[in-house]
Amino acid sequence: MLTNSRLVHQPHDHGRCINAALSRAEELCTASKARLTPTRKSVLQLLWQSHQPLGAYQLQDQLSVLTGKSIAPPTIYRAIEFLLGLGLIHRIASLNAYIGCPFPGSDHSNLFMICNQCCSAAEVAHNSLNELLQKASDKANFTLQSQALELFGLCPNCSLSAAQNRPLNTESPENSHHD
Amino acid sequence: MLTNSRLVHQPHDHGRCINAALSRAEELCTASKARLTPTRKSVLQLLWQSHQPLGAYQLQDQLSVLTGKSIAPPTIYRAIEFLLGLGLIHRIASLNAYIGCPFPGSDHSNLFMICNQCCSAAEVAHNSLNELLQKASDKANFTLQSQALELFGLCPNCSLSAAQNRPLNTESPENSHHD
DNA sequence: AAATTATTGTTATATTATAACATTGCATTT
DNA sequence: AAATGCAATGTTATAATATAACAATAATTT
Repeated sequence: MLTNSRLVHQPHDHGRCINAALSRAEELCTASKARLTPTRKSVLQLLWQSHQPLGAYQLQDQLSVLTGKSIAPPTIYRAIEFLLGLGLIHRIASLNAYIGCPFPGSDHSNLFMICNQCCSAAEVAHNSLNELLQKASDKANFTLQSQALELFGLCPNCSLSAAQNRPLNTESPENSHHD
Repeated sequence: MLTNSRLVHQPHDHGRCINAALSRAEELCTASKARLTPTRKSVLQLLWQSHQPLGAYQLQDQLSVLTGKSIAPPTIYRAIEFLLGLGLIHRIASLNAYIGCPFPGSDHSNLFMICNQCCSAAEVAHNSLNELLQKASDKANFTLQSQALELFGLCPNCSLSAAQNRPLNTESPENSHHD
């Protein structure tokens, strides 16, 4: 199971994340003879600013600030379209939001673990999951072409906080049953 | 693997589908002391009219025709909210569309196989998939709360048509390699 | 440099969803 | 049955997300 969950949820040198992502993007663009224009690069950078997905209009605001001039929605959506096309970012449908892909170019699962608390989203590439889904598709005579897998819950950090904030039933274990 | 894929993709007495869904809905509402009002019932019925998900505004149009009076979006969204709350329908995020749930009340996967051609959507309950996702979550210290799993491709019927329309490489198997 | 193509700018609008408040209808109590 | 309270619906306006269409500019090829 290839995952960037650890990276997402632990303190790390995030500048390196961004740089790595940009390098990969440059490579991929060169390879596919596509142009990583300033707008596209900025949008990608913004989507790597944190490990949280951003909506198109958040990107619009942030890009406006960044460049000092007003940016219209189509500009953002074009950059998004371009980056999606190269697999450099993903769209998280349940959130109407976008996030940088940590392993562009390589085949993966499009599996996200999205925190309901802090909105972080960690992408996980999970081979046996893919195999299972492929098998299930085959069994149903369904020709699998693409997939969007979104898990919602609490990320490691928020799980921990939640547990600490209500240390439930530590004193009276006889009341620890739920319904 | 519990699935309604076969039902969805084969000719069947669809009236029975609808009736069964409505009966289950009545039961569930009685059990949870909720009211299946005419609007709610109609929306549920419309979402069972076919095995294709419908958008909120499609529902609006169809309900307007059905009742002969104009219906405003909030009416539709309220019915949707109610039905979602009881688990009688699902929202398919990638499509901004809604569809009846064939197994409300019981724990399942929220796994859909969505046809890119005919837009049919078959829900599949897959225990070992759930287990796998639970394991992956545990491993990542992620507290799993809910999930949206959407597979895109070609349903059995459309797969078949596609294969028939371009009977690729049946004559010259030596050219049958892809890149 | 001219022509071609890709990219961005601009304006308008489509699509999906919700907020806020008024009205109606059902259910319970008296 | 009248009064009350609450659930559901009606109504108007608007927020949030996304795209269409065409003009202008920049990069690339000839």
